Amino acid sequence: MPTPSPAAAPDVDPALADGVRRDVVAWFGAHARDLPWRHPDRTPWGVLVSEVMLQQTPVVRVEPAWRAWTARWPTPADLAAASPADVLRAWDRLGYPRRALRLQECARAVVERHGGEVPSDEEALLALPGIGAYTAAAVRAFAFGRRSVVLDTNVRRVVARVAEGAAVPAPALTVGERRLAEAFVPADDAGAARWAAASMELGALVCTARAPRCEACPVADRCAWRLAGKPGDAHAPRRRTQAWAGTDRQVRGRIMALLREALEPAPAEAVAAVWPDDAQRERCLAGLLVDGLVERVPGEDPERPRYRLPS
DNA sequence: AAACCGGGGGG
DNA sequence: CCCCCAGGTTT
Repeated sequence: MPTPSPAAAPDVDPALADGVRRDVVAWFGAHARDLPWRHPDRTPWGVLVSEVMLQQTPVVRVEPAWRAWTARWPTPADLAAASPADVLRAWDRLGYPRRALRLQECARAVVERHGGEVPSDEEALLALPGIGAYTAAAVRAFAFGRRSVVLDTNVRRVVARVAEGAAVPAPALTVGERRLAEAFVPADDAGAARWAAASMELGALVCTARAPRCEACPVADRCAWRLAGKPGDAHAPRRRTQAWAGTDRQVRGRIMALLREALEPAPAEAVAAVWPDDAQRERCLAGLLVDGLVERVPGEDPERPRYRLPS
């Protein structure tokens, strides 16, 4: 029988996992932030939009953008029918504008494949543009209250500390780590969804990467990392953060900012004004055209092209 | 497995 | 001022 045992050897004492789960969920009941995508009147699509926005953007900047976005385009069909230029302007400075384009592609896929209703099936979610393993699990749990293993960087850090005694999780997600994380997920839908929300919130508010507030942690007395004296990062070669100044990302950001604000298609001189290095600027502009984030406007004079957000 | 993709706030 | 945050897609 190739059927894997659902009760495979646990890496963590089930009683410990159960206690941690209970106390973290209780803490969440008292300290959960009042976020609009957690309100009872939110829709599955609203939850999906919030998750995509939160993929690389902090809550404080997502919240106002989410309110405006969902008021303007309440359903997938609404977003599917919008102009990409409007979508990119509404995305404004949330970062990584390709995410905005993918979100619209996602809306169109939801309309075409699922009759305009966000699917609750994990496979169907995973097949949507811009939806990876984390977001599929999160939408399933937070929009539909269904069981899934939600493993974002916050949950990974909480599990690494409380169960493994490590300051930070491994650089890449391993099968062992996933199995360990699953030991904390209750078998029932509602319990699993609560654990997902509670463990993420603990990682975001208390068990933070840099300055954890252990004095406010509901499981500090059982945390393997704290009991070990909070040892430093075991994964020696600390991953270097991506450079920013002078990179293509910065140049692309400047061109996009120019075109978001432009009322008319921008002439090449206006684009040239945002970055002095001709070769780099042209390379970035070409990349934006390939990505579908910028459109070249055919003018009377082929020597003087103009550029705008895609219509 | 590693590189690419923005933008802002905290220490 | 430097440092940090973070998931999906592409190669």
